[in-house]
Amino acid sequence: MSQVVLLSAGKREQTKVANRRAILDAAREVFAELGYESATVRDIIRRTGLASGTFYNYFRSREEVFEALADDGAARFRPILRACWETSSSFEGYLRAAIQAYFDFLADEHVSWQAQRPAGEKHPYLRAQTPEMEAVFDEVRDAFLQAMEHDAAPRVDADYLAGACIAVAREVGDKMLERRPIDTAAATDFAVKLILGGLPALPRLAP
Amino acid sequence: MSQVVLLSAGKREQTKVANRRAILDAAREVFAELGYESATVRDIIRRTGLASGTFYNYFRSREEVFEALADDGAARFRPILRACWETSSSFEGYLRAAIQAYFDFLADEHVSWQAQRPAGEKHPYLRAQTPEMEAVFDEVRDAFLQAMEHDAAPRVDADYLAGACIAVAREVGDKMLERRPIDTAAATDFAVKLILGGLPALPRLAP
Amino acid sequence: MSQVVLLSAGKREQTKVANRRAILDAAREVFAELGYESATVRDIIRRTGLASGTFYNYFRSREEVFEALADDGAARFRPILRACWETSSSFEGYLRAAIQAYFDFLADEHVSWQAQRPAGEKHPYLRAQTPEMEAVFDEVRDAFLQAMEHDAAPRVDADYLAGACIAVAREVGDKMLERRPIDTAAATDFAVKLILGGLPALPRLAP
Amino acid sequence: MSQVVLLSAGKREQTKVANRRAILDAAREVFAELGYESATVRDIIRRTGLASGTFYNYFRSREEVFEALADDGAARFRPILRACWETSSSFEGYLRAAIQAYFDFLADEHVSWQAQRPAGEKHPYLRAQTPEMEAVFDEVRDAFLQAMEHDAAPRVDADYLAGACIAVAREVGDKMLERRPIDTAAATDFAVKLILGGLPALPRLAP
DNA sequence: AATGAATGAGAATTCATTCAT
DNA sequence: AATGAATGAATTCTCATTCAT
Repeated sequence: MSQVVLLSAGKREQTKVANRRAILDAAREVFAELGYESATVRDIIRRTGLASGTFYNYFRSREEVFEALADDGAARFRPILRACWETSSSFEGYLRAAIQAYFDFLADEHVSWQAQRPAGEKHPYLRAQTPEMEAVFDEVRDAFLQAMEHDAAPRVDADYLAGACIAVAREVGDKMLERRPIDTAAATDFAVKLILGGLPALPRLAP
Repeated sequence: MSQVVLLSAGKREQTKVANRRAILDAAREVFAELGYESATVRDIIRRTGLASGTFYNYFRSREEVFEALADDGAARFRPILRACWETSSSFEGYLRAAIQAYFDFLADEHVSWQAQRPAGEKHPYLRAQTPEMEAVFDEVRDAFLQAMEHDAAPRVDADYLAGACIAVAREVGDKMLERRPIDTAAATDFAVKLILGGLPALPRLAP
Repeated sequence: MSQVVLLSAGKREQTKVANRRAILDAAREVFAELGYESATVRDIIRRTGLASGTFYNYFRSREEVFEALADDGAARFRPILRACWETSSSFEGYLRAAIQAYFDFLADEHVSWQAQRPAGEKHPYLRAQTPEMEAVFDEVRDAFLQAMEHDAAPRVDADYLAGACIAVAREVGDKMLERRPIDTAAATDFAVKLILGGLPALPRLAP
Repeated sequence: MSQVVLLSAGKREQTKVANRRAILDAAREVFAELGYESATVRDIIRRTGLASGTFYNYFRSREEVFEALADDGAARFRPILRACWETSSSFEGYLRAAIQAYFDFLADEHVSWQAQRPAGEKHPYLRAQTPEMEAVFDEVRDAFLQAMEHDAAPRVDADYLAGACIAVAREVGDKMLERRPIDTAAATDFAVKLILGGLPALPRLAP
């Protein structure tokens, strides 16, 4: 008897982790396919094969699963970004490493998201902006702003610059993903050269 | 006097135009506040003060207002953009004029958004993607690609560059709108210098 | 001036009658095509080419037009039925004449209602029962019951018999209309022989 | 005891069956009272006391309940009809048994209708066309046509005769239900005698 | 009278969430 | 924990009718 109990406890533990993972994975897919607002809890759990009620054993609400998705992405990207910082001797080096890391991350994550947005477009074109991507953006921005604070980068309008870098990375990254083969090196080169080239020309802030 | 009578439409006609306008305006605001996906027809019509059924006298669906809004925005911005083109003698001049015009346009249209944002940001991950932006982005990109074809700009990866410029304009524009006072000149200066500064550094395409 | 007024008064009078007629005709068609409950006022006035508001200059409500339709049919059928009565010397003769008249009426009225109920059946099969037909049925029943009261017909359960005759006439009439060529004589022969043949066998009521 | 446990479904399963039954019953009543076309899903679900959404756990639409109702009625009447066929040695016997069975069935199913009819008859022209009637009519017609094929009945216009019998049964059945007490024997006697009496008089088809 | 846009009650349907099993 | 039916608020959309022009 006790053996059975012990075994099922172990199994349960496994199931719990696996179910959580399954829900997050399904959510990522569904969100990418249908967009954030259109994706329903039913869409997600249907894909997992679990019962609808089970969803609420793992997440308190529809919002929470998306936040968890973001946390998940950010948590995985943060150490990568930190390594970039620690191995770089200059802002330029850091920027290049960070953007390269971001593009690699994108390529890894999204390579499985093919065939998104099928023909019968019910929604007008909206670039899919996943919670994970947003979280990663936030990481990049924070690192970026910190660099400015530490005088590792020229004193320009930090907010505008961070926004612009993120925007360039996002757009070039998106376009990169649409090409075959996916060439993260070329995309990195483009983005980095644009930003680093423009950086010296930017209006300086008063010290 | 009689000329006025002849030119002016009847009261009914006036109301129709005004109602259409009111719905479009309300839709713009609602899309900006809630994002396209969570905005409902109810949200839009409630803001106009019209009856719910009236919406359907003008548009068949939420999608249709969205498209009308895009058309509307594009229709109003296109002549501005064309004027930029015609009065500019260089690519730099055009780029500056176009970005300035875009930021002015944004400022005019969206100056009232900020106050309307609901406090408890319930839709954390979807940046409002307004129809005007889409339409205007398309205009900018097309003009931009044309410039490249006519050797008015260096031969670089046109797709990446167009995407990057658009992204920079969007992000800097968004941030500009969040500041008080709204300073379109400074935003223009920043965006233009970043892009023009980076342009020469970009990897050239083989001729 | 006065001439104009007189002329337009005349025209208006004409229009009034013609519009009323047009609405009734459209209602008959629409009702036959879509069924009583599904037919909307919009469907009717759309077919007339008149404005929706105009409908209410002629009928106070959706119900009223159907009642008018019934009155219209009944009013046209009543004199026919009376003539049958006056020219018949026996109940059998009357029955035959009445049923023949009813089938002729049906054939005349419905010959223009072809191609009803197109393929995309949204509604389950329900035999179309127009107000006009119902009114005519009522006329037949009344005449029938009166005959019984006047001892022109055997004393059987009058209500059952009237119902049965009407039902037979309706069903056989419906089927008759589905055949080509429409043979009212054969249908009459069938219905009359069935009823008259069965009549003597029916249980008599106590006197 | 354990057998009962094994045979009986879980409580959930029981509720499901009961709810389905409740919706079907409510639909039958509502269709009878308002007619198929004016009956709304709301009307049906309101009568069950269930939540509006629950309807859609069982049926996709009003049409689907209608069909389920027809299936339900037919499923319950078919064995009765078959028994009539198997125990009858003649066409007359079968006809009488079938009509009696139909009237009994009607009486059982619809005995409670009368009281529920709303006072202000708002839908004057559409006789309630219940799904059971449709299904049962189909059964009767098929059996009837078969009898003709096997020379158990005179060779007359089968389509007209089937229609007429069905119509007589429907009308007499309806009237029977309106009387108190409900006398299925008298109604059967009337209908059967009318049909059997009329049958020999009908025009024969060429062999 | 004719017009046709506005109205708003009400219908169908969806879906996040709860809860008994 | 897992299940999945029940719930009911929220949404889209229709349509009879009104009324200013």
